[in-house]
Amino acid sequence: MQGGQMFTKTIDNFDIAQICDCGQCFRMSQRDEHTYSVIASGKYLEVEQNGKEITFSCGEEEFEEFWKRYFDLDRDYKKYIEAADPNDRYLMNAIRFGSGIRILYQDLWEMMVSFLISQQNNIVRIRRCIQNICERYGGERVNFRGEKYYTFPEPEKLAFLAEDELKECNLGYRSKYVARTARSIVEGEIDLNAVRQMPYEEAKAELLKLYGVGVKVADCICLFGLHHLEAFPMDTHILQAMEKHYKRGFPKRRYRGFEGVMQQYVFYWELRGARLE
DNA sequence: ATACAGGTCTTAA
DNA sequence: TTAAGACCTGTA
Repeated sequence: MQGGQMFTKTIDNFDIAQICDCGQCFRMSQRDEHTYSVIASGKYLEVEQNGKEITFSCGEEEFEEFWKRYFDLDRDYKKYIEAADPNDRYLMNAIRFGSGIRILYQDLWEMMVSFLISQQNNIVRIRRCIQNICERYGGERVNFRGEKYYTFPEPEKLAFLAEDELKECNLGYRSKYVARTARSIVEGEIDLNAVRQMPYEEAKAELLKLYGVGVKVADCICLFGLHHLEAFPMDTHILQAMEKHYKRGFPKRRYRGFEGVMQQYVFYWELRGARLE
């Protein structure tokens, strides 16, 4: 990684490959063996990892201003990991597999769209859908390498589309969910800044009013767009894990306040690890 | 081929 | 209140 500014830090419980691959961010991708790129809030960043040494393609100021929070670096994930029940072999294994995961601070509106698209869909296509939306409706920028990249469009850019117009971006039947949600925001039916101030349950209830947002998608938005770590999205993978390993229910009480972090370890294990066994 | 992907909405008992 | 069915589209 050369050409622009760089800032290196030593970080525990951070694995950029796992973060990229765990299905919470659809705008991160691998560039080469140790380097990943991500687009967030209009910014472009590359991250290179060698062991605990992480190099960011930005200056210290931008790092402190934005990326430190984005990657949730002020939070001690070791604390969550150590809270895991040592007798819970399944969870211990899942955590070992994904111990470098972090819950990113992503943009609320972008998460609303991303997880509306995610329903009954696969990750490869979700990424493609979002890329299509950004290329067609987002802003064109140039990174420090001179390459083009596209920012995520504001709600206003999508609010005036016909309900099926986003099918051209390959959204399928989800097109109207995104179009109507954009409209709800622009017309003031839902106030994103107000939602940002709400506690988890209240924010979830507000999101559930949106067309196309059910319980699972609302929880994903809460977890990834609002950083409510108590949100515990129940999807097919988690349901499978519950049936196999937690017939009496997941011990949420033990992990009160950070259930969502545990959910991510289980989800990532079911998504990428379990089939390797 | 047919089922399934980080579900939700609609309709009918 | 619950339970089928429909829904875009690509991949295995």
